[in-house]
Amino acid sequence: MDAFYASVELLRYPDLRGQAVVIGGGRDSQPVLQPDGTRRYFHLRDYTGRGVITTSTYEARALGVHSAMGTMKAAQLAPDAILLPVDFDEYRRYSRLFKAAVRAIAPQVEDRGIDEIYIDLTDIPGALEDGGRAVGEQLRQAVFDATGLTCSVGITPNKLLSKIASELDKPDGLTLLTADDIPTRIWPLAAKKVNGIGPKANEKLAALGIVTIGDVAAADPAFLVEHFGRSYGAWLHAASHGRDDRPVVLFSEPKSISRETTFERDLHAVRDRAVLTEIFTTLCVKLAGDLERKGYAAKTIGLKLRFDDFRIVTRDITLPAHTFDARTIRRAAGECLKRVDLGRRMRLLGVRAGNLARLSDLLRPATPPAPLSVQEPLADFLSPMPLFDPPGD
DNA sequence: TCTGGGGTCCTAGGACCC
DNA sequence: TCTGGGGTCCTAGGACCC
Repeated sequence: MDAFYASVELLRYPDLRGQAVVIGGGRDSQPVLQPDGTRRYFHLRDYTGRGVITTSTYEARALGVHSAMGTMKAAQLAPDAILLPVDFDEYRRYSRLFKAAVRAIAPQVEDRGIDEIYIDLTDIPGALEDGGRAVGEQLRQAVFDATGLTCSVGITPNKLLSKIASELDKPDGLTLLTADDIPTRIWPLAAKKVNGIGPKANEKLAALGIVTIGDVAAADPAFLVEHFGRSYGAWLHAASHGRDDRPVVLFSEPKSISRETTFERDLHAVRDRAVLTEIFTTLCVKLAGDLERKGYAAKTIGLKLRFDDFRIVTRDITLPAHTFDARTIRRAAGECLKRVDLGRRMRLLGVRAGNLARLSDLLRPATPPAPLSVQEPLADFLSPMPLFDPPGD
């Protein structure tokens, strides 16, 4: 989908079409309906906080504002751009709409998050006779009819190439590619355009004088293996030649479910113990709710901390039995916390549930959840060594 | 006042078992 | 007097993706 979150917002606020708009604000960036019936929007320059831009309209991108950029930094680049709060429920609604529209035409669909899918056209009669052009246009029209939103499609022999192709004519594009097109259309592109070559690998490649996908393809496979390991090195070689035999996966069970939050300001284990305790418990209650709602129980509970220096520490613990009980999760995460040096201030706290089992598959039902409220004092904080107390206190 | 939240997969060491 | 070979599970960290 093209600039998905922003495009959904433009359906709601059509008067913003053609303007630089970014999505990523909190509740307070909600537009205000004024007595005269017009809306007053929040501007990027008025933002203060620790958020990042999730999406920006193409007009905002032209000003240098991109996804994952700190909102404060974006405000320096485009102070007059309009900021809107994220509304995941609405984006999920449109996500379901566009996916249903696609499935009505081609049912072999792999979910790749809220705004992306892979479609296997192999078994659609006649679909590939013209290289896929007609079915590609049909899919795009169906998505637009269902949502009023545009998307970009790449039709190629495999997922790796289709992902790249779909971005060659964004927004509102359709790109068809065959293996014969790889040298002319793929090799000139930057190596980081390959799904799986991220910032780290890209830097390392660049240091070796490898900048384009063609450079990777021209490199000796042994050289790639030498520098990137047997597995990743071999994959780099195959990927750069457009080779990918991964199937379109129609369904997969979740492996983990998590909740995390970045604090408005960095918090200290001692000075901010009370507020940390409340945030910690709230995360566990939300996680337990997610598990129950989705019908899973977890055997492994994990804790994640991000310190003020951006260092991330994780700890986890595997329980004797699966659970979706907030109190059990809270206690397990509390055990994990005891194994972390809390000398530095923290900016993020997260709780993760792994080792999942479907509730319906468990031999013995998981311990039934008892309600846990944030106000309720927890045993592990009343022990001689409360979790966020200073060592030796 | 830099830098979100929710995921997957891989690697690697150690415990433990046969 | 030097100490195998598999396998699984647990834990921690990190790269990468949407």
